[in-house]
Amino acid sequence: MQRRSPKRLLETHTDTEQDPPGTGADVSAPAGLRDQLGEGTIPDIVIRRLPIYARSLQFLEHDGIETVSSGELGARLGVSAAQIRRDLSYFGEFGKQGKGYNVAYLLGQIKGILGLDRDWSMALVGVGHLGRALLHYDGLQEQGFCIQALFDHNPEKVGEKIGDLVVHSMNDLPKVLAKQNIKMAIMAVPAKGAQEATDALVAAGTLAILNYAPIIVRVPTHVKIRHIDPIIALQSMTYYLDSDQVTPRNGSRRNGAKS
Amino acid sequence: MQRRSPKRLLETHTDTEQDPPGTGADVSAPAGLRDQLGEGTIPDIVIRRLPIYARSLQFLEHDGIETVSSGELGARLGVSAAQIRRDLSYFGEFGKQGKGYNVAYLLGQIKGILGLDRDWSMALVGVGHLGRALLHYDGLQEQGFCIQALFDHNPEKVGEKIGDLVVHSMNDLPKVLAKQNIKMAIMAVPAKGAQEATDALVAAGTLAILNYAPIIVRVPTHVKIRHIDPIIALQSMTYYLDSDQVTPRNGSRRNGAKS
DNA sequence: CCGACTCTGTGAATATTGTTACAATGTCGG
DNA sequence: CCGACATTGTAACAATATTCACAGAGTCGG
Repeated sequence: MQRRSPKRLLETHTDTEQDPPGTGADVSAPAGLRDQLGEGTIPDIVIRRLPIYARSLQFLEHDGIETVSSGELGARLGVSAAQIRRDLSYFGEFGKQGKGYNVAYLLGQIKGILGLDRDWSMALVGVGHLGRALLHYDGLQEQGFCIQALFDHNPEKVGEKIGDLVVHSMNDLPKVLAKQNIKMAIMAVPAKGAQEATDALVAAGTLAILNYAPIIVRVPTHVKIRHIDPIIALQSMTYYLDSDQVTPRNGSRRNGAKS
Repeated sequence: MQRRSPKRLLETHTDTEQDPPGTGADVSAPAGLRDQLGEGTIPDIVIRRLPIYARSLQFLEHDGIETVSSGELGARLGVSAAQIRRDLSYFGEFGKQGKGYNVAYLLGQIKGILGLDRDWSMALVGVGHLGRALLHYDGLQEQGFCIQALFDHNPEKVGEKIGDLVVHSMNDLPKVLAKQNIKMAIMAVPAKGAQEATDALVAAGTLAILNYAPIIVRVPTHVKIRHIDPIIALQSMTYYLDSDQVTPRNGSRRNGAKS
C-alpha cells in the first residue's frame, strides 16, 4: 500500500481555507473549491483529525501498548468510535475485528498518509522574541519539522547568526527557498507586516504556512495556511462563561440606533 | 439590547468539545450534548467565527473605516458574505440595507455577545520558558485577558516572584482561584503533567482552559478547552504537500499484514 | 423626488458531517 | 473446535452547516 491511495483516493488535493480549529482560529473554507472531483477527495475535516489520532497513538506506543480499539482511542480524544472508524475507512482497512488496531502499524499508516514519514525543511520568517522561542522548541524537530532558514525584515538582524543559521534578508526568500527546496514556513512577525511577508513567501513558492501573527492573512487557493492565535481561542470561550460569573463591570452598554 | 439575547438566544450554553480549528488542533464535539434545547442554542462553529470577525473589525476601526459590507468583510477573511450575514442573524440585525455595517457598532455588539466588554482574570499554570514568554506577551492584556495568578508544580519555583506576581503551589489552586474569582486558565506544562494539571484546574472551578501542552486533555462537559498545538497544525498541512515535492527519502515503506 | 444601485436578512435548497445499526469477521477460554 | 463475546467497516439515516437567491430597505447622484 503506497502513500495515500488505497481506496477512493486519487491524489487530488485542492482546497485552501483559513484555519481555526487546531489553532483555535479556523474559518471553514468557502467550500466549493474542493470537490472538483466530487469523489476521490478526502474531506479536510478528516485530514485535520488524523494528526490528533497520530498523537494519541504515539503516546500509546510509548507506553508499550500494542493494540487499541476505536472505542478506546475515541475515549481518549473525545471523539466517537464510529467517527474514528469512518475517518480511517477513507484510506483503507487498518483494523482487525474482535481485536482493534495495532498501534505501531496504524501510526505508521497515518504518518504515511499525512506525509510524516520524512523530514520537512522549514523557513522561519521573523526572528523576534517569538521566533527565537520557536527555534528553541525541540518538539518541532522531534516531529520532523526542521527550521533550516531564517528571514527577517529588519536590516539590523540580517546577517546575525543564531545557532548555526544566518538570518537572511527577505529579498533572498526566492533564492534560499529554491536552493534548499523549502515548501513550508512559520511566520512570526507583527500583524502589520504579516500580509506582506505572506505574499513574499507565496511568491517564493511556499505551499504551507503556519502563521503566528495575530491577523488572518489571505493566501491563494493552492497554499495551505493555519493560524495560531491564543487570543482568538480565548475569545471563543468567554461566550460560554459569563452569566453569574465575576465582576460584570457593567455600566455603559452601547445601545440605540444601528447607524 | 443586553448581552446575548436578541432573538432566539436564551442563555443556554452546554457543549464542551476539544478544539482544533482556531488553534489548529480541534476535535469537533461528539455533538449531541449540545442541543438539549433544540432551538435557542447557537452553533459552536458560529461562536468560533465571531472572534475572527471582531479581529478584522478592530483593524478596520483602527484604520478609520466606518462602514463595511458583508462582502468586504468576507473577502478579507476568506468567508462568504452569506455566512457572515447568517452568523450575525443568530444574534440580531446589525446592518443597514444598501450600506452595510457600522464598524464600531458591530464590533461593540460582537464584543458584547462574546463577553469581551469586560476584563477576564486568568491563571497561568506552568512558569517554564513558554509560560514566561506568555507573561511577556502584551497582546493578552490588551485584549482584556489578564494573568493574575501563577502556579507551578516544581517546588523550586514556588515562591519565586515574576513581575509583581508570586508563583503559587498547585495545592493552592482552589484557594487562590476562589479568592481572585478566576475562571480561565492558560496551561503551559509538559505533556506528562497536563492531564493532572487540568484535573486540578477543573476541581478548583476553572471553566475555560487554553492548553499549550502537546497532548489532548479531557475535561468534563461544563468546561471549555482549546488546544494550541503548532505540530498538529503543521501535520494537517503536509498531507496536501507532497506528490512531486522535495526529497521523498523513500525506502522502507511499511507493508505487509495488518497484525 | 426618481430611478438605478447596493446590501441586508432569511426561507429554501444543497452540501457536508456525524451517528446508528448491523453483517461480517475475528478473538479467546476451555 | 465451540460458543460467547468483541470489534471493524459501512450502508442508511439524521443532523449540521453552507450557499442560493430574492424580497424588502436604504443609498445616492442629480
